[in-house]
Amino acid sequence: MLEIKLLRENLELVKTAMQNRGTAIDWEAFQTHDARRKTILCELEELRRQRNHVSDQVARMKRSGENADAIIEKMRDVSVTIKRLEKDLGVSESVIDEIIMAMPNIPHDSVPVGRDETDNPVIKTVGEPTTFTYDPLPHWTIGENAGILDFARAAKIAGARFPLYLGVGARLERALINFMLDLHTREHGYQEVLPPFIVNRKTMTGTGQLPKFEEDLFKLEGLDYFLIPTAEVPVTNIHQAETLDVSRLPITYTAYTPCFRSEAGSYGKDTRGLIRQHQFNKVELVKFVRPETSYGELESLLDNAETVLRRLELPYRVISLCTGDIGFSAAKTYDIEVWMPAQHVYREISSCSNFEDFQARRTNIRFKEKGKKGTRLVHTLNGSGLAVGRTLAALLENGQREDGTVIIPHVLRPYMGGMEKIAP
RNA sequence: GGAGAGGUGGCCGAGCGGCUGAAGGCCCCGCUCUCGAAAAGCGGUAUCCUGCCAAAAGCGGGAUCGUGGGUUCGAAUCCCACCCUCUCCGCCA
Repeated sequence: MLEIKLLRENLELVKTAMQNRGTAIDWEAFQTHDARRKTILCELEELRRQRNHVSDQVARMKRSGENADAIIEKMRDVSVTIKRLEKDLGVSESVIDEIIMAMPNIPHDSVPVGRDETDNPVIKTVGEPTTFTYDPLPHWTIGENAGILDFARAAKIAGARFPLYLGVGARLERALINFMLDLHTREHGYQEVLPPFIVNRKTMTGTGQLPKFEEDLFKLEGLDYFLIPTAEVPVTNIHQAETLDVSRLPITYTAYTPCFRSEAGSYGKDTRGLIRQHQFNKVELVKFVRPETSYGELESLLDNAETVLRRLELPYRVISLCTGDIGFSAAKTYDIEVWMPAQHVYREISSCSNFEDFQARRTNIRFKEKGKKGTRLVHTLNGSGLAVGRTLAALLENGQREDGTVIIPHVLRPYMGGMEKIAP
């Protein structure tokens, strides 16, 4: 969430940012209730001051054995008024709160202004799109031919948009997870964590999935629990309501989790294959950093994610999301897109974002510097490192050969018991 | 699921209706002592909002003792609900 001071002191800046994002806000309601809040609060604090003062007096009189009935009687009215004002204040505050909680982050100055994904500039392209002497097969055909993916049986078990990996396929998925975790922990210095896959409402609100995007989530019937759509949610909330010592920063975590998404509103999109599933695996990177360093940390986070693709020898490109396409909580986002030969397109395989203090304010994560007064909010970042199902899909499509075999990248072979290729 | 105990500041821990934002201790930070360090002594040390102020400092006001309600002139303290932790019993991967 945004700092309310920013809205009061720099409303035009925020309005422009919301416009660039294409988000409509009820500014009138905000201003009405903010003004009302202030009026009530002034009055309320004055009455509370009186009450505190008189209470003190009563205490002193009682101690010295005097009769305080007269002033106690007088305070009765004040007390009633205080209760009434507190109620009124609560109403205005919850209206303000509702508006602010539904308000997205302000994009960083370096974020290109644009309407939708067609306006996202390409930052760089790494590697050349894989070329074939024949029409490359889609990964679902390769996977089904090789007997390592079975979407029909997955549909019997759960329904559409669920994966079933078999044999070498299951092992390859696990190999990818292990390879990514090993890379990030051993070479990039992240600490591995394995968090809960179900979280409560407060946690889901902290990272920004709630209150606005409840329909995108799987909710447990009758309980206030949700399946996580990404490890970002539980991992960022590890330090919920904590004040960290500055010497601990940056804190960097990597986590493997399954991710669950309802994919509401994506009917008919990417219906085949591993691209858009209700359940998929992901290795996530999360950072808690000092504000001064967060944009540098975003670049290194991006590089950490890119390293996975480079080691796997997959061609990819990096784009910068424009103001109209950037996520709710993010101030800046890079997407990494991997080359998918069968569809002849680059597909998102990682999303790396700096949230600045947006999530830190919601989750109340601060840090304290020695010798300095007060605390400051940390900046949080996260990125996929990478989406595992999509990575496997990319490996199948890019590594396929005309005879139906798929070459396993060198870095994965130790994780596959030395296996060099998948044969149908 | 049944029975009990408990949630207080960075940490430990006292308080159980009024002079308590909270004793005492630890940690940490200054200073004294020392060639330096340790020890000892002295002092300081929560957060958020807000008013005065250009700002900082400073001074003033409000809030915060798991969360939310209630009782009361007044609540860390009493009552209710919820959340969490711990112990014992049962069940269970």
